[in-house]
Amino acid sequence: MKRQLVALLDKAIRASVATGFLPEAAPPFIEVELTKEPGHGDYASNVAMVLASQVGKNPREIAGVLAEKIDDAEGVLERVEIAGPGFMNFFIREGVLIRYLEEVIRQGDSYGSSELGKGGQVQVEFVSANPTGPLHIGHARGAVVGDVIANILAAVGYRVFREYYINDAGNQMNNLGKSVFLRYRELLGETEEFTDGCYRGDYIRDLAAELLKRDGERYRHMAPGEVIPLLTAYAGNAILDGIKEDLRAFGVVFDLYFRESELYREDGVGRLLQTLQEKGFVYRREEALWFRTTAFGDEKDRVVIRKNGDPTYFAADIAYHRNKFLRGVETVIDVWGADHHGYIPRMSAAVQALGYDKEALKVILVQLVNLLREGKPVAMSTRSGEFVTLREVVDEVGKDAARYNFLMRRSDSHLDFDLELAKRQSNENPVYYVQYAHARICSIIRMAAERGIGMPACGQADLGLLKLPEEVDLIKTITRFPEVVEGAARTLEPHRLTFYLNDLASIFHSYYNKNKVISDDGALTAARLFLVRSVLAVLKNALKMLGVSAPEKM
RNA sequence: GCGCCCAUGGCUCAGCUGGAUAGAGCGUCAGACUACGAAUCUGAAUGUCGGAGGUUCGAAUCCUCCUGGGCGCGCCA
Repeated sequence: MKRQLVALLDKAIRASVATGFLPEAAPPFIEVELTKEPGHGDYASNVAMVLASQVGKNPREIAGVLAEKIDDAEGVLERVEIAGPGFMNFFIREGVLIRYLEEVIRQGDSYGSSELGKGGQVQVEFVSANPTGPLHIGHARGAVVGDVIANILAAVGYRVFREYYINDAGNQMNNLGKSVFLRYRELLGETEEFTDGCYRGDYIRDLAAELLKRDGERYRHMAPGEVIPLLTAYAGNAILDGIKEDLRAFGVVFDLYFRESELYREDGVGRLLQTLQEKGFVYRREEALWFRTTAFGDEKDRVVIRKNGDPTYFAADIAYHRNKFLRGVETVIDVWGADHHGYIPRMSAAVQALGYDKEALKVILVQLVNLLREGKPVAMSTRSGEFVTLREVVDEVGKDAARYNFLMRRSDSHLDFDLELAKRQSNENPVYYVQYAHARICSIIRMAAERGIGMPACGQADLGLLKLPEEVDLIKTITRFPEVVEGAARTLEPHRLTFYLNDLASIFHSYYNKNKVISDDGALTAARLFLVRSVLAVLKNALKMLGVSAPEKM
């Protein structure tokens, strides 16, 4: 509906340009929105005012001319009013909105989707936690945000790849192997000193015990330089398997787990450095190799090859990003913890140095999660091993509640996650509010079927009977869905979907409490069943994008 | 010290590239099931949008400064 109005306005503006009323160079962003006040019609636009400031004419005059020029061939509009400083208020002709419901039902599972992305390739990299320990609650938020962004982009017509980057080649991995080794020796009766970089979680002990059971004492007297790489690989793989499993239980599945070590094996890092060298972006200083990121706005240059000859994490990461683009990805979306924000300028510099558009890399920062239980903070630290794992959260509060809770705020704002609240099946937990609406509608449809009332097909119900303000409100909200998805895709803001869902559920619940869907009036029952079924379709499609189930009974 | 993010009712947050009287949820108070599921609904109260300037017909939204919080500033990842 909104799109139709935008199209009408666009045509009207072009017609005005043709008559010379408006100058050529006026390509405004046409905004049309639902009104809050019935007196302002159904939809309103501020284009006239935007144009006014551009061309220096009276906004009301412009609005008048545009209204005049609107060519409403399909007869959508009842009338257009000019109001206030120059708003154009659109009054939709009765019955027009209602027909939209048939479109919703016709589209079914694909209602809300579009082809805006035109099949463009997008890669979303998220989680990417080092396999040095199980995923914890902090990773969970990033996992959901990345996953749902991917879903949303897919819904608007992009080809989306989900990827997890594994830093399996650095210092931290070495510490992991060392930690397992120390625990292993401990099990054999040795007393060991744990240094700062070591991991002390129980899972390290478990891995050591398993190792001992499997391989016996064979590592006991091997030199650390020999044994640690072996144990690093062993522990890294075991932990990664666990991570994959936990993610699956959380509803997150990746297309590819990309190993940093892969880059070295294929000499991706070497070729990258050569490329940068050829472009003149690297130089040597104090025995290290530096990348001139300041050429693209970073505050200082960054080392890519250390004094000791080892490439830095950054060097590998650039090679990885280059690899993404070489594979044909047009837009790369990285989901990072907000504490990595300082890393953005250098990564952006890297992408630009490689010759890609600055806009080709988008970074989503996800703020940390404050984990609470009954309002009290739960202490967390990976090193010490005191943390609540993703798996524990999923097991305790359930996938649906966990995911939904993580999507209720903008990614870049802090989020309190209260375990008790999240698992409480009450009105304090919004996920059930939405799911309940879905289950309720299913229940109505079941009830109708029991009474021998079938679901009307398109054209079988007299939708003109849907005249109540609440019904119109419900229909308007349904028509908003594709716009919400589109907006969420444009801004990469999944939380818009949860807010929308709450809105829709709320309007539905209210309607339900006031009006009977199934009544003695057969025609009205059919019309309302049709309406309610449309709501159901939207709830279902939206929940699917969030990776939250849509139960038929609760 | 420099840089990035944030500041909206008692609490937690929305506010859709500047729009009409700033909205939800929770909490509080008062109500609604012999009617399709009360995990629901109805009603009430609560705001100098951190502060001060500026741009604009119009600012929670954009600019500057200030205050108060979070994070970052490694040849760590």
